[in-house]
Amino acid sequence: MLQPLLDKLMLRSSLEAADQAAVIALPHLVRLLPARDYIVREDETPGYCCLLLSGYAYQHKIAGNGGRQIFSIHMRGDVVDLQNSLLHRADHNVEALTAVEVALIPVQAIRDIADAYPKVGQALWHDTLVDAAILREWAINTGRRDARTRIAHLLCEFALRLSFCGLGTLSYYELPMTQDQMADMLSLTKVHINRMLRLLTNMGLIEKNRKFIKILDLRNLAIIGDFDHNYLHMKDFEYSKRG
Amino acid sequence: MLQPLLDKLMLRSSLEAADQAAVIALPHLVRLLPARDYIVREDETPGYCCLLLSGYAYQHKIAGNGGRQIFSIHMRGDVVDLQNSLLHRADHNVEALTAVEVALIPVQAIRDIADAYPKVGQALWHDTLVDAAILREWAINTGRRDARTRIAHLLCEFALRLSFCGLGTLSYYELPMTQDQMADMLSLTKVHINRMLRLLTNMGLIEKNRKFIKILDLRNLAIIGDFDHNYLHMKDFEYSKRG
DNA sequence: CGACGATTTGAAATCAGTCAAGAGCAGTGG
DNA sequence: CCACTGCTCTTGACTGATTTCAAATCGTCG
Repeated sequence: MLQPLLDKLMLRSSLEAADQAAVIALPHLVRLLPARDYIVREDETPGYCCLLLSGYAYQHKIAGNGGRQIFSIHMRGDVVDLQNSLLHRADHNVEALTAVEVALIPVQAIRDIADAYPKVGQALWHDTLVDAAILREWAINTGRRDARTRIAHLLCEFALRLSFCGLGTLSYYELPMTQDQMADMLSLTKVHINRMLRLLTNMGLIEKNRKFIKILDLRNLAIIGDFDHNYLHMKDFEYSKRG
Repeated sequence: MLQPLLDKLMLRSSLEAADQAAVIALPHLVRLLPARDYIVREDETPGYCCLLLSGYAYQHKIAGNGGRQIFSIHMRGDVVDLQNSLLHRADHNVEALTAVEVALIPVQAIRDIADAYPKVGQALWHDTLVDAAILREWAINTGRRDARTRIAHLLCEFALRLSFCGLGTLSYYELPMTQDQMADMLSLTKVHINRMLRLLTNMGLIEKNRKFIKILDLRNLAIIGDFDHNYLHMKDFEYSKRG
C-alpha cells in the first residue's frame, strides 16, 4: 500500500533494504475522500500525516480579507503534511483537489522511523527541502513576475513534475483545477487567469479544455515563463527524453 | 563557538546531553564577512552550511526580468542554508545583510550527525519546517494582502522573532535593512514602501529612523497587519511577557 | 429540461508602479 | 573642518497592469 511513498523517496534518496522495509511497514489507515474535503484544518493538532495514494491535494490559507492563497499542489507519493510530524499545530489547511485515496500515518510512527532509521528520516527531510524550494519559486513567481509569465511558469512546472512521477507527459497532462483555483495559486483573479490562458492559446503555445492541457511548444513556454527546472531538484531528469 | 546553534535548537526541540555535545563538537570554520558579500550563489554546489553567529543574512533570487525576491531573513543561531546538506545544487543566493560572523559547517558533518544522532537530525529538520511555515506566511502576505497590511505584518513578525531570540524587544528593535530591501521582501517598490511606512507613522503605530524602529502600538499593528503568530511555532511564547 | 458551477467578455475603477528630481545623511579625503 | 561623493530617503505627477463589477454563455449532471 505504501509503495508510492517508497517510490517517491527512492527518486531522490538511496535507501537500503532495511530502510525500505521499514517504510513499507509503517502503520497506516487508508481512506477515500471526495474532492473539497478538508484533510487538515488550520489550528488543529493532527495525529497523522497524510500520504496521497491517488488524486491531488493542496495546501492553502485564508487571509483576514477573505483572500485565499494556495501554497502547493501535491500528487501521488507526496506526504502532504509531513510538517505535522514535528510541529504540533497546523498553520494552514490541506484540502482534496480531486477525489483522493490517502494513507494516514500516525505522527508518532514518523518520529519513530526517523529515530530508528536515520536514512529514512533524512529522506523525509530531503522531501520537505524540495517542497520548500518549490515554495520559494512560487514566491518569486507571484512576487516578481507578471501575469502571463506566472501562468506559463506554472504550466511548465506541472509538465515536469507530472511527467517525473508518471502522471502525464511533457506535452499532455491532466490539469485538474478550476481557473479560480489557479488564480489562488498565482495570486491573480480568475478573470485575469482566463484572459491570460486565452492569450497563451492565441500565441499557439497551449491548447486547453476543461480538464486537460496540451503543451504545443514547451521550449517557448519555458522562455515566456522564465522557467528553469533547477529548483525542482529532479535528479537525472532530462528534458528531451520525455515526450 | 556553536552555542548559538544549540540555543536555537533547544528552543524548539529537546536534546539529551550526548546530542548537545555532538552539536557543540561539529567541525567548523569561523569567518567574518562584510555586508553584501554573497555566502552562497545560485547554481553553486556548496560544501558547507552557514551558521550565523552574529549579524543578519537573507536568501534571494533574481527573476529574468531583473526583479529580486527576498525569501527569508536570518539571524543569530540560524543555519541559513541547511538545505545544502541534502540538496546538491543551490537554487538561490544567500547574502550578508549586515556584517556577519559565520561558522561554516561541512555538509558531510551535518549528514553524519543526523545519522549518528537522529534527534539532532530531527531538530534540524524541525528548523527547516519552521522556515517553510514562515515562507508560507510570506507567500500569503505578498499574494493576498495589500501594501499597508503587508508592511504591518512584517514589522510584527520581526518584533516577535527578534525578541524571541533576545535581539530586541516587542517595542523596539534594530531594522537593519534599507527600504529597497524591504520592497524586495514584500514584492513592492521602494517608493511604495516609503509611502506606507509614512502612513503607519502618521497613524501613530510606529516611529522609525534609519536603523531602528519603535512599535508604539503592537496590538493595533497586528490587527492592521492581519498578524497571528501561530505560524512562527514559538513554543511557550507569550505576548505580554516581553516589553 | 433545469440548475448550478465554471468560463468568457466588456467597461470602469484602483492600487501600486514608473519616472524624475530634490533632500538628507554618512563616510572620505584634502 | 569642509567639500565631495554616493547612497538612501522623500515627494509629486503620471501611467498602467490587474481588479472589480456585471452579465452572458457554456457544460455537465441529476
